[in-house]
Amino acid sequence: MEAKDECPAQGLLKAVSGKWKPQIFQLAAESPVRFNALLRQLQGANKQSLANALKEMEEEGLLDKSIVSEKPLHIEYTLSARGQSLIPVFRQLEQLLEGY
Amino acid sequence: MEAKDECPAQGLLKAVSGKWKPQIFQLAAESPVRFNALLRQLQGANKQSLANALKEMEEEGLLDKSIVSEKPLHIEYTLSARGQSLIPVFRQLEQLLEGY
DNA sequence: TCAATTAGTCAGAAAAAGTTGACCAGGTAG
DNA sequence: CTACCTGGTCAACTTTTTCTGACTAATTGA
Repeated sequence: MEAKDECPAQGLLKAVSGKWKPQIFQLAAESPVRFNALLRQLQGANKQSLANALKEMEEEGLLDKSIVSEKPLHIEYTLSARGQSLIPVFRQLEQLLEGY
Repeated sequence: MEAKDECPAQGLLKAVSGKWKPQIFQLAAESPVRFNALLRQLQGANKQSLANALKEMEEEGLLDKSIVSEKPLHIEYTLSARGQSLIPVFRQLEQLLEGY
């Protein structure tokens, strides 16, 4: 509603929050991911939600979308530099969880 | 809907995500916070949302609620040990944002 | 006594997020 | 020609989250 960006971390936080984004992030951190492959890996996810999640993560600059080949259509999503810089944050989060 | 806790970070992530929780977290990290004081600081927030946010953060073990005094009713929310352990994660997040 | 503060709750409405199933276009494999 | 793969889009629906306004109950200060 408002444009008040009181908390600068909110955009970034939003780009890794939600039902599927954390998992997408973690999978993309391992290796490049593809649309239909993700759909199979994320049990219960649907095309639309996945498409939205990927778009938002791309817009927030966490993922890079690249066309690997056009003849057999092959698109890959990889973590951008900005996305990779988030990996240690996630690792820290995981370590915290182990303590509890 | 499902109980599948595929991503263990999701609960924690949820406890600091949403419209008001990141700000509440940051304010509580500075000093103990009070219900009505927060309501004034968080421009545009409403009682209900604030009450929900505080309850969820408390349930996730990030905030401790304590009654400072009963005669003039005075309740304080402070970061728990678990909550404090999240501070470096937020700091890392902020540093990332400065680079962009 | 009247007004304001404390910290909330409750029901209902509105907005945002997530799901469903149909559909599309191009390529490939039989 | 048929069927399945690629990577999506679209409209409509359900679920979750957030907001609104009324209301409670006790305490303080004038």
